[in-house]
Amino acid sequence: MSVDEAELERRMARYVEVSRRAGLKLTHQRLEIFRELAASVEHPDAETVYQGVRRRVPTVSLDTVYRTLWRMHDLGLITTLFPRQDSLRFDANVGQHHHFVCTACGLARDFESEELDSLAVPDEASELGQAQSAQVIIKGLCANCATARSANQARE
Amino acid sequence: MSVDEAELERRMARYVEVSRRAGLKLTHQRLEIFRELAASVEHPDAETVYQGVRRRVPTVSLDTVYRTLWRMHDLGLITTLFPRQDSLRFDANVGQHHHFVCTACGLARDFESEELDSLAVPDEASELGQAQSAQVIIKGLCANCATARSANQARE
DNA sequence: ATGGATGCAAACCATTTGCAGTGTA
DNA sequence: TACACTGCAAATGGTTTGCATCCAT
Repeated sequence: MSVDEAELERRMARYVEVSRRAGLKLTHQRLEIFRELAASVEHPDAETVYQGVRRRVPTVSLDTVYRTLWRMHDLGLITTLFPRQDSLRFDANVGQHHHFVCTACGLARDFESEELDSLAVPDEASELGQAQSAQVIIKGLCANCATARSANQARE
Repeated sequence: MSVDEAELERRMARYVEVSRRAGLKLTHQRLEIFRELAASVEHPDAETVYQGVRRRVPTVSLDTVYRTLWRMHDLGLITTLFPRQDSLRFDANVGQHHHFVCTACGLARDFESEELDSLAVPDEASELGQAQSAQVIIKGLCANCATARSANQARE
């Protein structure tokens, strides 16, 4: 299963455009690393991307894959499957609830919402398997980080 | 910020009950590890739980914290903040979309839904910070794993 | 030509595991 | 008392980093 041709082309064009604008070099490796990820719907990890690219560029190294993926991430060209975590985090709340996650400091807080609890599973999702639970993740800036950021901008 | 007293008692009682029923020993360490997590709304990682418990049980070790947390997880007493991942996974789809994640094999697939895209952020969440994006994660068994599991059960 | 990018190897760090001693049931 | 549980220390494995070399601009 893979991304359709037109979408892949769109992603590649955007990659080239954004990289150029940021003054980054368009190396063979970067192109292939991006293409490998952009053509996949599997949400691969770095190792999987590495193995795929290696077939076409036998000398790439895993650390270049990591460095490249993070650089693309900083450019807003790709994201991570879930908000980034340095370590596994646990949750003693096993009831139905949702999360707000701060993209700056990693703060995560529960919130409850009957409206969100009762969301219907879309057909597109039920085709993929048997749904057991649904939760909403809202990414944003927590109150603290938002305050800190605007204080910083005021200073500049 | 912490969990209110009544809820904490409820969680502790459930822990004792479920542990007993599963034939697990109720050690001092386990009680304190569970209490530490159950009293928090911060979704701490193992290290943070460890540091908290250490104040009351100076001899606990970090590996006991890990082992205990996973055992509680297996009993359904706690969950992880996001679906478990052995490694970081990347996503070249930066448009608005949602995820279906298989709890058995880790398969993750995008799906789209205009209805979910247009969800309103509940007040409870907007109080926590400035929302930037919302995505729904549906956990369940993917088609493959569901088939495999029912085949297994038929055999038993 | 030249500064950013790469590959290699070593470092890092969160998490897991083997084992001998300990404490709960 | 017996067996599960714990603490220690060592192993593991994903991810990052320092450095010398290389190549896109």
